[in-house]
Parts: sequence; structure tokens; C-alpha cells
Amino acid sequence: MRIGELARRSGLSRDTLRFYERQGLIASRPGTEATNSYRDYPEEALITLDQIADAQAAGMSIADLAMLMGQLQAADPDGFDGEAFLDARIAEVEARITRAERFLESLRQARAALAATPVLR
Amino acid sequence: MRIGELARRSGLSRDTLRFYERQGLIASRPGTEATNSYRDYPEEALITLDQIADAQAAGMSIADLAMLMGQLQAADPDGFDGEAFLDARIAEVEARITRAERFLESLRQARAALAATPVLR
DNA sequence: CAAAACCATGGAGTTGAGTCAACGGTTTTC
DNA sequence: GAAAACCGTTGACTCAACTCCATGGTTTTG
Repeated sequence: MRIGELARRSGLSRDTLRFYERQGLIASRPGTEATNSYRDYPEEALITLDQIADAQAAGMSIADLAMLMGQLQAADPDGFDGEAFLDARIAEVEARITRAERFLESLRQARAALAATPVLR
Repeated sequence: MRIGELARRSGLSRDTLRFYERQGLIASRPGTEATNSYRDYPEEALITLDQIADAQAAGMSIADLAMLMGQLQAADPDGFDGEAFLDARIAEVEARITRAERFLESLRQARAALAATPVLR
């Protein structure tokens, strides 16, 4: 599909998609018509984009994501310690979720307190 | 306590603390000695700072936090709908945690796959 | 008592993650 | 067959959240 369709279906802007592509998070091919320079994005890009949103919600930076997507499935070419990298990310995400849940709890308490307060004193 | 001690005990830089204070997230008083302009931070600032970290892990912006801390406990002065604001934040944080947990799960699977792979094919 | 360590203020600079504008070309649609 | 809608490329711009630097004072410490 072309970038406009991917934008519509993913809910992201064309600029954001191009930005992600420059960062190596999604990929495209040259497209069939030889007359133009339009690129073709595969259907799976939608899945990838959803995973990117998950990762960002977990606090991952785009640089980390690119590292994960590039280095990790690339059969571990050089002396890159994928296990250590993954272990570190996992610990980070766990800590972040714990903190977020603690915050959610206090939000809920604030909400309950507000609901219990009569409108005028 | 003075800003240096707060920095040491919170693990944040003095600059960050001053930045948070400008944004209205923490407060200080003029301090007792009249000869200098050093400010005095209360013990509770440490708790507040920890809550700020929780909130940030949950994806809250500093502007939202300032809104929460200012508007919400300020007895709802004008026509600000605290309940709607809180409900919106709660929904956002819930969604974020769900996404983060999904990502954590795929990280764990990647980790398991790596562990199961013998070093040389 | 002098050097080292600390403090406040102001303003500039940085980084990550996009976003916008302008250009010239290509398809689609009325 | 034009106008409208789309595309790629480049480069500048924005915004949030810090971070750094310079200046000029104040405490603490050896």
C-alpha cells in the first residue's frame, strides 16, 4: 500500500511514517509502476506500527527499538550481547509498569475522593 | 533542607529540581538565615518527587501534573471539571499500562528465544 | 582566612520525537 | 484535460524536559 493509506489506517501522519522509516523501524519497497517514485509499504507495517506504539507506551526510545529490531533478529552478528540488552530492557519496563500502577492507584483514589465530596462543601 | 541535599537524596540534579519548582511541582521557603538567599525545601519534597517519577512513568506530562497538583486540591475554584479531567487521565494511564504489558510480554518471549538458541547454530 | 563547596538567577543550548513548508513531479477525479 | 489529491525529498522548525554556563554572592573546611 502507499504511504497515504498506511497513514489513514494507522492513524499516524505521513511525516511520522517517513520519520519512522528513516529511523529503521519500518521498511518499504520501490513499488511496481516504474513511472513514479512512489514506495510500497507491506501490510505487516500496520502490525509493526502497533508494536511500536506498545513499546513507546513502555517507555522505549526509538533508538532502543531500532536496536531491538535490527540487532536482535539479525542472528547476533558481532559481539553484541543481546541477552544482557534484553534483560536490561525487561527490568526497565517492569519498573516502569510498577510505578505507573502506583500512580494509577493514586489517581483512582483522587477520583473517589472527588466523587464523595458534595458539590458545595 | 537545602537544594544540594535534596538533590543528593532524590538522585536528581539541582537544575532539575529548580526546573520542577518553576513548573510548580515542588515548593520551597526562604530559609531561616537572613544573610543569604538560600531556600529551604521541606522533607515531603522527597515524597512528592517520588510521586512525580511515578506519574512520569505513567506517561503524564509535567503540565498535566501541575494541573493535577494545583487545580485538584485547590477546592475546585472555577468551572474546572476535575472529575472529567481525572477520568480522562485514568483511561489514558490504563491504556498505557495495557500496551506496556503487551510489550513486556514480547520482550520476555524474545529473551526466551535467545536463551533457547545454542551459541553456534 | 583562603580555598573549596555551596547557592540563586538568568539565559542559552541539547535531545528526542516528531511537524511543517516548499518544491516539483504523478495520479485521480470531475 | 484541468483541478484536486497524492507522492518523495530536503531542510527548517516546534515542543517538552531537561542541562549547561556565567555571574556573583555565601558557607564550610583545612
